[in-house]
Amino acid sequence: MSERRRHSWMEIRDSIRGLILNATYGPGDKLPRDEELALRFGCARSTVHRAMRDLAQNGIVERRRKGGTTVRRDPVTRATLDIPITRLEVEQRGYRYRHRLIRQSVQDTPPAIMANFGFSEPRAMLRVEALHLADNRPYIFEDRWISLETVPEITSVDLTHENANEWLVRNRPYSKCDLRLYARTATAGDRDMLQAQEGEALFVMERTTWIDAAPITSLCAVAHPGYQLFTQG
Amino acid sequence: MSERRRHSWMEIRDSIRGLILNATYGPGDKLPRDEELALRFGCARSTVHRAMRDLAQNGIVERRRKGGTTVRRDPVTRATLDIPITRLEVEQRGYRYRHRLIRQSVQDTPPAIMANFGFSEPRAMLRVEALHLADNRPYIFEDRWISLETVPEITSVDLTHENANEWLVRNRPYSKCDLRLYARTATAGDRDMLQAQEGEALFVMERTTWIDAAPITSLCAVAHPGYQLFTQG
DNA sequence: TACATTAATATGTAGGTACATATTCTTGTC
DNA sequence: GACAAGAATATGTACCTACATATTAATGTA
Repeated sequence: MSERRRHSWMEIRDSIRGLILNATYGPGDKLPRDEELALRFGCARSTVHRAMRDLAQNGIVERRRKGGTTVRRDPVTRATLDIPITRLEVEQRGYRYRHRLIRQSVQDTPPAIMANFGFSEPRAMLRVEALHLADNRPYIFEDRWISLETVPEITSVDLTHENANEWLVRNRPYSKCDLRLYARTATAGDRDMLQAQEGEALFVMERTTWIDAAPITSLCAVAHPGYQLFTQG
Repeated sequence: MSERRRHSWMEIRDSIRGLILNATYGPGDKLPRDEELALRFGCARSTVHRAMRDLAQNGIVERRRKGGTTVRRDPVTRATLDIPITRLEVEQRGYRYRHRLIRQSVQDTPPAIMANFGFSEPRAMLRVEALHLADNRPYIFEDRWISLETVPEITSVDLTHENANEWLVRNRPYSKCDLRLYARTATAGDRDMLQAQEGEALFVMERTTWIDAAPITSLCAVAHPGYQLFTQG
C-alpha cells in the first residue's frame, strides 16, 4: 500500500498555485518550507524546488534563503518580449530587407545616452545612424552609440554593408540589457527619414546593453508609423 | 591529481556561451550532447543540463529530445516585462492613487476585441471603461471587455470602488496572456479623458488573457502623455 | 540596551542513478 | 521507392544524498 505514484513538477506547481488561488495562502503569506510541502504532496524536495523555481520565475512567489517562500504581495503581468534582429523581422513578414547607413562619427555622448549608461561624464563613442527598410519603405530608424573601449574593432567594420545591429549581436552578446518603450510625436526629421507625417505617433524602443559592467551600446530605435510589438505567453 | 573541483552551472553556462561566442559553434550548429560536454568540462550531466536550460530559456540555444542542442540561428533580445497593477505603479512613484469608473455595460464585442480573442462571431461581454489617476491627474485610461461566461461573478462586483484590474488579477489569474504595444495619436476623446493635447503621441498596451482556453478579459490601456515602460535584465 | 558573534535553518546547487519521452534513424515489407 | 514498424538515442524528469550559502534568530558581552 501507500502506492507512491510519481508526481511531475508541473503537477506540484499547479497544486501550489492552487493553494494560492483558493486563498489558502494569500499575498504576503509565508508558504511551508519545501521539505514540508514535499512530505505533504508525497514527492521529493527537488520536485518541489523545481516547481517553486518556476513559480518564482513567473512572479507568483518570492524565495529567499532561510527567509522561506512568500506569496508575492503585488501580482504582475509578466511577459517575455523577443525583439528579433530587424532583418529577420522584416524578412519574416515577407518583405525584402535593405539597410542604409546614414551617418557615422565619433562624438561625445549627450546627456540622454549618459543617463542610459549611468555615466557622470561625457565619453567619446561611435555614433551610428542607420535606416532599416522593408521593400524599400522605411521600417525602423536607429540612432546608436557604441563604446569604443568595449568594442574597439567596430571602427574597422564597414557599416555600409554590415549592419551594426547584427554585427554587435553576433560579436558582442550582452549580459545585461535595459529596455525603455514609449511613444513620441514625429518631428520634421522623422518626416523625411520614416516618411511619417509630422505630428504622427511613433513607437520608440531604447535599448542599452552591457557585458558585465562594461558598456556595449545604447540605441534609440524609432519604428515606422503603425508598428506594433506583440508577444504571446 | 586530477583534482576535480566543483563547477557551478553558471560557470558551465558561461563556458558553453564562450564556445558560441568565439565561433567554435556558429548559428545553426549542433552542440555535443550533454554527456559529452559533462565529460569535457569535468562535471555531472545534470550540471550541463542546468546550464543548457538557462541558455535555452534565454534564447541562445534550442534543445529537442533526440534532436540534440543547436545554436539558435536567429539571435533575439529577450526581455521580461513586468507590468504591475496600476495602483502599485502609481503608489511606487509616490503619487496618491485614485480610480474612477466611467462606464459599464453589457455589449457585443467589436471586431478588434473579437480578433484579440480569436472569435469569429460577436459575443456579449461586460465592457468597463475606467480611469486610473495619480494625484488626481489622469494616468491610464482602460477600456476593458470581460467574459461573462468565464467570469460570471463580475456582474455582482461594485466596480466603482473595487477596480476591475485588481479584482481580476486577484480572482482570475490567467494561464495565457497576449500583449500588444504600440503608439497612437490622441483623439478628441483622449483630450478630455487623459488631458492630452489633440495629436499628441500616446502609448497603448493591449492585453488579452485566458485561463486555459477560456477567455477572461481583453483590455486596451492608453497611458498619459510621457508614459514609459521600462525593464532591466 | 546596543552590538558583535555564533548557531540554526530554508533555499540553492552538485553529483549520481534510473527511467520517461520524444524524435530520428534503421530496417522490413510491399 | 514508399511507407510503416521498431530500434536507437539525446534530452527531460524524479528521487536521493551531501554540502554550500545566505539570512535570520539566539546568544553573549560591554
